[in-house]
Amino acid sequence: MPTQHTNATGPNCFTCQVREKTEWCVLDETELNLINAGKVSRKYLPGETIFSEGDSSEGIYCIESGLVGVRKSDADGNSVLLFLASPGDTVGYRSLLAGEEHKSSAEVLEPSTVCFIDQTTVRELLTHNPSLGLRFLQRASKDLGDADERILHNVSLSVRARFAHLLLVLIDQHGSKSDDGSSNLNLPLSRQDLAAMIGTSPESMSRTIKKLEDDGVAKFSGRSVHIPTLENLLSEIDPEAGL
Amino acid sequence: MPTQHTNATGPNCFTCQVREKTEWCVLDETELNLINAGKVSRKYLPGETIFSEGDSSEGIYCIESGLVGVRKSDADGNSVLLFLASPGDTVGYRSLLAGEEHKSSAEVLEPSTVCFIDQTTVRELLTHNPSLGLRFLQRASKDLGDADERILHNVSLSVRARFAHLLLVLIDQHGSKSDDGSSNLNLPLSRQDLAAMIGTSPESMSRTIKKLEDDGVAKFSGRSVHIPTLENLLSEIDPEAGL
DNA sequence: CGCCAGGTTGATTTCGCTCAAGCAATGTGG
DNA sequence: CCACATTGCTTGAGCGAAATCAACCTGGCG
Repeated sequence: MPTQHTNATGPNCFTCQVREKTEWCVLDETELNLINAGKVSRKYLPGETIFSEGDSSEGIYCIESGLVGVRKSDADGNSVLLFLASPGDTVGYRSLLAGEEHKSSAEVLEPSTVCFIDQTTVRELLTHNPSLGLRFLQRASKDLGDADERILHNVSLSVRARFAHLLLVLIDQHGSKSDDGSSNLNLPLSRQDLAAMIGTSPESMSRTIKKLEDDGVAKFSGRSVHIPTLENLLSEIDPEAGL
Repeated sequence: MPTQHTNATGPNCFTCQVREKTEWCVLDETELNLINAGKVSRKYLPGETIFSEGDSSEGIYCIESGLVGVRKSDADGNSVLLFLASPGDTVGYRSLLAGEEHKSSAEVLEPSTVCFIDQTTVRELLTHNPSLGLRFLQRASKDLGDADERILHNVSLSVRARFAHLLLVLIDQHGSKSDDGSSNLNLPLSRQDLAAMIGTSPESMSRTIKKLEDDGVAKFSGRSVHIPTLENLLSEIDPEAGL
């Protein structure tokens, strides 16, 4: 049995609850030892940034717990919230693998524990275990498909329809569904964050939310959302759907 | 005479001129033999489609010569031209690696020779040569970064600025630069195609082109473009740039 | 308390889309 | 060779969704 290099204070990759859902599930015991020994675990509080646009890419970040938002902004202060990363997700992989500096920034939204794995270790693992590369390839391909869809949506759907689509995605990934068919969502996202996720202004976001409430499609109170029936959201995107 | 799906007359991977610029440059002789024997080469004429949205992904397509456009559309007829693929580029890899059906369609813009490599061969190569996976990973990561940038540009830049940016990219990839600092571009892209590349309507595209001509930023005649100085284009995107 | 960030609401403007017409180039069939 | 469709592009007019500008709330917090 190989020696396990445990981190005295931090989490241990061998016992990591989320590992099975990550790209790392394909590693064997030796490889796990390598990554476990090399990783650096850290806790972050909401508002802290993990990396910023322009930083050089030194490794990747594996979210063990919490919630992280990945943002991209320009010089004029415009910004989009590209995606949310939850436990099991890896952020910062894009820049490292493209061999570029970070083109987005990662900001912690909920108290989180994040493991940093330096690029030397990552490359070592990638060059010796093809399965790991294929996992990341799968992930990147999936993300790329999502990005393409978003580009199309931005030019073909209204703010209201884009928001409906966003709610469906968020409920699917982070929400809960009740027996009666209703759904709930509770995320630490400000109205500005929601606006930045669909590429609109905070004012338009506010008005859209109000209209959806008036139409009985969704009920917002603070940062929690209640959706009576998902069909209503679906028909916002494609008016023909569900008939 | 019907198009021949034959390797006898088709290109040979060993002598393929563009191979050094593709992901396949990392293959050794044995692997080249595998891919060379397994590939199917075909010539396409402008207007022909290589694959369509919704098709199942059976392999990948390597462009040996010509030009191919990759498009994504929705039910209402809206569409975006996601990118152009030139010799050395591989299309259809995203869907195959994400394990999804095609989420975009590939349409030939110039007479092209394209090699199809079936998924069995691709997977065989990927699982045995980590370098190949890493190459594709690099490519996917780069594409993902481009897509993210496009999402930001769509919400933060005007049609005119997006078009200026597009011209810069197209000149960089497909244009020629003269000694006097001027640049030329000649692509088989209709105004509608150009519009679809920046997510706008053909009418707006037409007006934008006219305005750029009036301002002396670019000269359009048919499908060829002459740019006196690239600085003008740069300052369209960031008014502060170049001062 | 005052201050400030986040949020809502209202008024106004504008960019770009839609609708519609005209035009040039190309193709087609009689 | 000509009438005619057809297709792609341009141009004009009008409209509308959403951005911007500007108040004005709120609730937390030093």
